[in-house]
Amino acid sequence: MVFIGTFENKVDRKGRVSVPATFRQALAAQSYNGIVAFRSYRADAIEACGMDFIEKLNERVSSYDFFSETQDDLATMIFADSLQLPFDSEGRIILPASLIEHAGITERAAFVGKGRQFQIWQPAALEEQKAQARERARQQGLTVPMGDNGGAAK
Amino acid sequence: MVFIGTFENKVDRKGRVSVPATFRQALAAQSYNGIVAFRSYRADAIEACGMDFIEKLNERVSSYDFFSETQDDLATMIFADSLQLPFDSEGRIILPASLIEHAGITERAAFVGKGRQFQIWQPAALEEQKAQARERARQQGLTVPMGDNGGAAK
DNA sequence: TTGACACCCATAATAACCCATGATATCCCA
DNA sequence: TGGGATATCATGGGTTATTATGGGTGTCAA
Repeated sequence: MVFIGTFENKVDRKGRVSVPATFRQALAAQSYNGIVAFRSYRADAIEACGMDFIEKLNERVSSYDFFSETQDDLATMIFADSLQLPFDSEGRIILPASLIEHAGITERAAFVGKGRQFQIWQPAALEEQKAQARERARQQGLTVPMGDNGGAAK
Repeated sequence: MVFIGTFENKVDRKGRVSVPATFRQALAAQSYNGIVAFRSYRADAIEACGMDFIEKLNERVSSYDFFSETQDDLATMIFADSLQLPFDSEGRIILPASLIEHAGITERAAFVGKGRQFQIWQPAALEEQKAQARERARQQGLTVPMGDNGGAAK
């Protein structure tokens, strides 16, 4: 259950987009036949994941002190504005106007795998973001700690 | 689970190449029946590994805070431009145009084992790279530290 | 009644599946 | 240990299934 790769699909006149087949397969085991989406607060993009991941997030957020502002803000961000987007019989979802707008998506949408979750972008914006991410990673010398597995970094 | 050796196979007119049988055997125990491939940063070659390696990376990346920039940048580097290439029933994969192009592969592809991962090259380019690697290793007197052996001179 | 949306069907392109071949490599047993 | 019998492998190609895409229709509710 890992989201891998970048896929660009068309948004049709009804506002439908196909979720990439590999992503749907990664979600196949889930109880809910669709995805959960919400606005990314750091980028002009849509965050998306399966229902099980939302449940996991819920556990994490709950670990903050109850009544704390952080807990409240996180909970609001993640749960209040999350949308369940069901698949139609062809594996498409309808992107609601609020999300479309936030991401600046028009006729094409780019799906990018991020491991546990994925994002939906306006294609050109995604390309730019990828370049920036690589640049930051290079400047900061980011690596993935591998512990017992030796340093694999790609 | 170690990839060893060099094998040169044909790319057929449908873009299919057989993954060497020994590599497939090394991958036999994995959850995903195929490989994960991405462009090599340092060379005009394709990097490849099994899904369990990617999942291990995913675990590591997931240890960073969710919504943190570091987490997101790492995820982008690792997952965004990777491709899942499933085996067909004969153990072949289809090399996508983007990778073919990056590696300069035409009608033949060379698979080189690199231990935990392997690479796919345009055959002539690989030969050249091998020669250079040997040359560098000799000039620098590279050795492999063995740990339990106290580094007993080679 | 006018959307919004689930549901159904159609299509072209592509990828996956299935079967066939020759060439090696491996096995087996006298 | 020779050498035929038997796998396995890389390769080729035809046929089916899947994917992304488009559009129609019915239904429920403001």
